[in-house]
Amino acid sequence: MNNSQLKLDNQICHRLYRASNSVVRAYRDALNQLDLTYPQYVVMMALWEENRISIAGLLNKTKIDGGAMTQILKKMSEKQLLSVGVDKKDKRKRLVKLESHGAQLQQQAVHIPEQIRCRFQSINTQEADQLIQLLDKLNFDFENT
Amino acid sequence: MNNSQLKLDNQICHRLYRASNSVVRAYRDALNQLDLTYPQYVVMMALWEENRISIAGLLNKTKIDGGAMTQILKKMSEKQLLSVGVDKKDKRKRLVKLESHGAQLQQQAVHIPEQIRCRFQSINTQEADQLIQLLDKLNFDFENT
DNA sequence: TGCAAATATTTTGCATGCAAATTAAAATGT
DNA sequence: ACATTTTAATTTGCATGCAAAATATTTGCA
Repeated sequence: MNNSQLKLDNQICHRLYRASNSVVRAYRDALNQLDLTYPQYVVMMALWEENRISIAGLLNKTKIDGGAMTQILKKMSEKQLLSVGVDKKDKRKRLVKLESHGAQLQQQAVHIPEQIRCRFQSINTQEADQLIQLLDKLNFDFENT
Repeated sequence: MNNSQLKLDNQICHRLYRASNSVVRAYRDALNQLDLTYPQYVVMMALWEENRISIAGLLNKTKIDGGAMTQILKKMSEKQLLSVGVDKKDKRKRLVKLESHGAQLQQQAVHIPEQIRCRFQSINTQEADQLIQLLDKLNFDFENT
């Protein structure tokens, strides 16, 4: 019995698993300097784009797990990067906003994307665009899993 | 200041992060029926391809974290899927081999790949091949991180 | 108005991913 | 042969990812 579909070499998922872990790992040195983990960096990027956002909004934007987000925000507010307050209009909701330290950090983060992009030695600009389009299709298909 | 590179929408890494998590999550229902997690399933696939493999070989093939692998193998041997023995030629090494339950499980797993492939609604065969090639290039670039 | 259903977030328990430290055994150099 | 170095795995501590249960509010509807 030759179940070629069950071979690791034939699986997109395992490639994604490896790629995601590898690339996140590649951020390590740069993020260590900012005292951020990758998910924390994602939260910062979301806030730099849109300050004073609800937790639900943050979850939607970052696709980070809800249970993890609670812990992540707790650690980040302890580091004075942001603060979390209650929404006066709807007390179920909480609003996340940047603190000065968190806002300043953006300047140190500006050069991170290009540092990572440099590591994509085998992929040219056109291929990177292709990859982005394919991943967008894939993310669309699995959006509600 | 408009740091467009720092926007989540412009990042390959965040797309990979989302895609990897989503697709792994999509395996859940199928893998629950086999009482396997995704990494455990990856180990099973590696063993179905090559039985009696060293832990180092398994790590190399699966790219799973070494520390996690110890725990994963422990749980899997408790479930009688495999067993781990010492290599007589080199007592540092340990050899992992399938137990009958683990070998039998392959038949129940045969249809999982196509179940997942069906979920890739927006991507045709040619695009899937393209995606595989791009991810291979990317994994090559980050192989030694 | 009052209560069940829906929403937003947190909590809990388990399974990794990851880096650094540790242990055990084999390979190397002198 | 012996000490040093290297290799193979495990252990430890921390940060998520994830599902399910629990909380606190709001909404909706009879």
